[in-house]
Formats: sequence, C-alpha cells, structure tokens
Amino acid sequence: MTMRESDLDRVKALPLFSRASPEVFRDVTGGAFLQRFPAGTTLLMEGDTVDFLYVLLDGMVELQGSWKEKETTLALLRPVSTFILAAVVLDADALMSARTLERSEILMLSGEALRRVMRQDADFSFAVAQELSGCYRGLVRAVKNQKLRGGVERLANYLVTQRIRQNSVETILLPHEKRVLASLLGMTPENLSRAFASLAKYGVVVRGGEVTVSRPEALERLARPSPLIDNHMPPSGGVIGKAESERWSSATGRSCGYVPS
Amino acid sequence: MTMRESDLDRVKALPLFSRASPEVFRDVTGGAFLQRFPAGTTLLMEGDTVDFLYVLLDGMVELQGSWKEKETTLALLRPVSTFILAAVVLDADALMSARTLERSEILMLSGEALRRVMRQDADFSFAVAQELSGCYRGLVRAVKNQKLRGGVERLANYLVTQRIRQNSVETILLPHEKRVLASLLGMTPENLSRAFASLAKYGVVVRGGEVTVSRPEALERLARPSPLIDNHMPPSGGVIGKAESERWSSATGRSCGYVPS
DNA sequence: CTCGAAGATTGATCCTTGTCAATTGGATCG
DNA sequence: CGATCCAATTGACAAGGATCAATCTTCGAG
Repeated sequence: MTMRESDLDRVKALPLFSRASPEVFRDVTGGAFLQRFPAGTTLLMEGDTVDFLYVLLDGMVELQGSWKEKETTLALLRPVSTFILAAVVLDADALMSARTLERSEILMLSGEALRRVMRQDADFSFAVAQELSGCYRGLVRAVKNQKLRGGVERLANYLVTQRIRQNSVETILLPHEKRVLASLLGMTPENLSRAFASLAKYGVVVRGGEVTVSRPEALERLARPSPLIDNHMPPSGGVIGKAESERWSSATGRSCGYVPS
Repeated sequence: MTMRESDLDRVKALPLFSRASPEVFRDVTGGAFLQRFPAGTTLLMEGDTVDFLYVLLDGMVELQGSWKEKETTLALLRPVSTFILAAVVLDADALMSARTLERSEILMLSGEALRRVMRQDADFSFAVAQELSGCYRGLVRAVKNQKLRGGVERLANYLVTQRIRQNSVETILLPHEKRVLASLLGMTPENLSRAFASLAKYGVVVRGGEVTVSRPEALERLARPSPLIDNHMPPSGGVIGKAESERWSSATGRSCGYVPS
C-alpha cells in the first residue's frame, strides 16, 4: 500500500511521465494504490468498466481475449509497463482480460484523475497520444504477423527477436511457459512443439526453457524479419542514452500493446 | 486544390475536430492540400516517412501490409475518415501502404502543424488521444477476430455487422470486390467463395454483390457476435443526435484503424 | 454486338493446423 | 523416497485452409 521512493522513480521514468512537470506527476499519482497480487490473479475481465490505469512494477502480466470458450494471449508484459491506457482515455469497457502470471506488484492510477490532467496539460496529453500511437503500431505489427506468416515463421521470428533482446547470446531463455508462448503466437501447444522440432534443421535446439540457436544466419534466412513487422528493440544497457532509449521505446510500442516480450 | 466550404464542414464534423476551437482548426487546416486521385493510386508505401495526416473526403481507400510478396488488407476506409494518425503523432515511418480503390478526394494536413498544435492545445491533444484510443481498440478487435475465429465465422460476423449498418435490410450490398473482402477477412478469394456457399444452409444467398440474409437469427446463431469483438455501429440516420453519434464513433474506432466497412 | 480481360466460382489435391489420446519428463509435497 | 500433478511431447487422425487449373460470369472497349 505504501509506495517506496524507488517505485515512484521507476514510474517517473516511463515514457508517459518522463517529460511531465512535477505538478502533473503529483496530480496523476496522487491517490494511487500500490498492490501486490499472487500469480494467477485476474485483475480485470473483458467487458469490465475500467477505473484505473495499471502500471506493472514487478512480476508479469498477460493480456488475453476470449470468445466461445476459447482464449488467446494478446500481450505479455514485464516491468515497467502500463496497460489498458486506451480504455482509460475513453472511459470505456475493457476489451481484454488481465491476469498475473507471477506474483506481481502493480500500481493503480485513477483514470478520472488522468483524464482531468490530460485536459489541462497539453504536454501530458501529447505524451499520452505518443504512448497510444506506439501501442497502436504494436498492434498493427501483430495483425501483420498473424495474417501474413505461418506458425513456423512466427516462431522463427519470435526467436530472432528474443535473441537480439537477450544481447545475441547463443542460448536464450524463454521468459514464459511454452503454453503461453503458443497462445501468444496463435497456435496450440502441440503445434508449438512441432514447430520447434521443425526448426532443428536450422540449428535450433530446445532443452526445457533454454533454446540454443547455433546458426543465427540460417534461422534469419528462414524468418526473414522485417522492421515493418518485428520490433527489434536494442538491449537496454547499450551505448544509447536513457532519454533516447525511452523515446525509441515510446515510438515503437513498448510498455503496452502487443509486444511479445 | 481549392477547397469547398462543404468539404471544410465535413472535416470539422470529424470527432477529431468537432470540439476544436476555430483557431486550432485554422492552424491545423491552414496550408492543407485537397487532392483528387484516380482508382488504384498508391498514396503511401510501407516504410515511407509520413509528412501528412490524410483525410478521406470521398471515394474509398485500402490500408494494406505486406511481407514476402504476400499482401493483406488491414482496413477499408470510406468517407469521412482520417488515416495514419499514429505515424504522424510519432513522426515515424508508415507501417501500412495506402491505395485508392475508387477515384478519391483526399485532404492532406501538415503533420508538423498538427504536432505543433497538439503541444499547445490540451483539448485538441486530448481529442487526438481519444481518436487513437478508438483506433487501438479497433485493432484489438481485429486481432481477436483473427486469432479466435475461423474463416466461416469471420464471414458470418462480417455479414451480421454489415446487415446492422445497412439498417437491417434483407438484401445487403457488399461495398467492395470479393477479392478485397477476402483479404480483409484473412482468406483467399477461393475460400471466400466456399465460405459463402457453406452459409447457404443458414439462409444466405449471394448473387453478384448482393447478399440476401433470409434468416438473420440462424446466421447470428452461427456467428455468435460479441460486443467485445464486433463493433455494431448503429445506422447513422437514427434517433441518436449527431454529437452523441460522433462521440460514440470516436469511442469505438471508426474513421481509422481496422474497421471492416 | 462481339470480343476480351478480369473477377468469381468450382473441383482436385496438398499442406497446415487442430484435436484427441497416450506417454514422457520434471517439479513438488507428503 | 515415492506419489502425484501438470506441462510438454509425440503419434494418429480430422478439419481447415491454400494452391493450381479449368470454367463461368460480368462488364467495358472497340
């Protein structure tokens, strides 16, 4: 319930707030809750009215949609990320459910306060518009990924992206259960297994959550990644300054929307 | 090149501008082009830098994405709609191509001017954020539609939506070529034909661009439409006031994003 | 009016993906 | 240590969707 200083700093570092004035930041975060949830908690159901903007500070959250007993994963979020911003801006019902995949720490900001500040502060409103633009573009990528590529190609591109984000190490770690990954990639767990098996001839070896990519060039030749679909975010600890890296991330849909992480 | 008064009025009626002050409207539309394009003109290619916010005043525009010689339709726009707003806000490259399907009249607003006004006017910035939120939600619906439903179900839901938008008449008119519809629904033209054929037993009869739905209940029982996926926009000439109808449309992703129309 | 081009449909076939069932593997807990 | 639970894998089969080729329809140009 009480918030650490370091938590506030991390929130302030979000693209959404990094350029906000102290007053704006105070007005938006005033009266916020910090809450801890165990793994598997449903934070929000599809169709619920949304009163808060959520900020994931620690843990992991899955956004999912459902229809006729079927479910699909729309995004996997890790800290620090905001979610359901669009519903908050419109004061509308949620189109996705949100549930924790691990024990998570989540900050909840009043949606009403956020909208009030937006109407008063053009810079903040602009930052929100930028964030939403990034989310929108993330989803455009997702639709293209889903409609233009087959299952194996989606997996191959996921691995290529993941490898770059993990500093191009030879053995990457899958950040989530394979069943969740399958749902994110739009396939069944059974087909994900088979897709992994079919990547063996491109130098991909799986053991548990560890995936070794022995011939990255071969994998990339199959994956054919495109900057117009795949968002190859650079490793965060690079040469690039914090401010620019944030601008970049805000400009490419990080921290919300559909970004397989 | 010169703009009619009626055109400006129609632009002003957009959710984006309907609450803007006269000064804001003047600043954003000052130095705008009105241009006419023949059918089949490519306005913008994926990856191009975007200098203008486009406003479709007459005709029809297709937004598409491509990968490895394959193309897919992401949205079909009819007047009055804006497009590529997100890229303009971020001053980023386009993620989709845009081409005219019919002879079209298009207004081009300076992206630089738009961003400048956004930073000065909180209300306008807020309106942009609302528009973007609507677009974002339209895409969330699109991803759910694509990942959770099969081809026949997507077609059935398209027909249900279309019937409502055309005032629930018995015989609806397809607003575009079937090949384009197939691409929008994420299938091949051949499979669209077969999908239509398989809807015969639910009272769907196709002749050319006319589709007769003789048993809407049967079709809906198959389609199982959901407000969390399908945006059943009410017919525009209804009892609802213009202002509210615009608020509604802005709140649901009309006029940009992925909205099969 | 006829011809020709392009879209639409149909059939045959192949490839991809989903489903069901059974088994393996790994982790936790008593 | 073994029992158990659940994720992951594997195989067999069915369903869905893509592709190729042939035919039919429509519509506009000459």
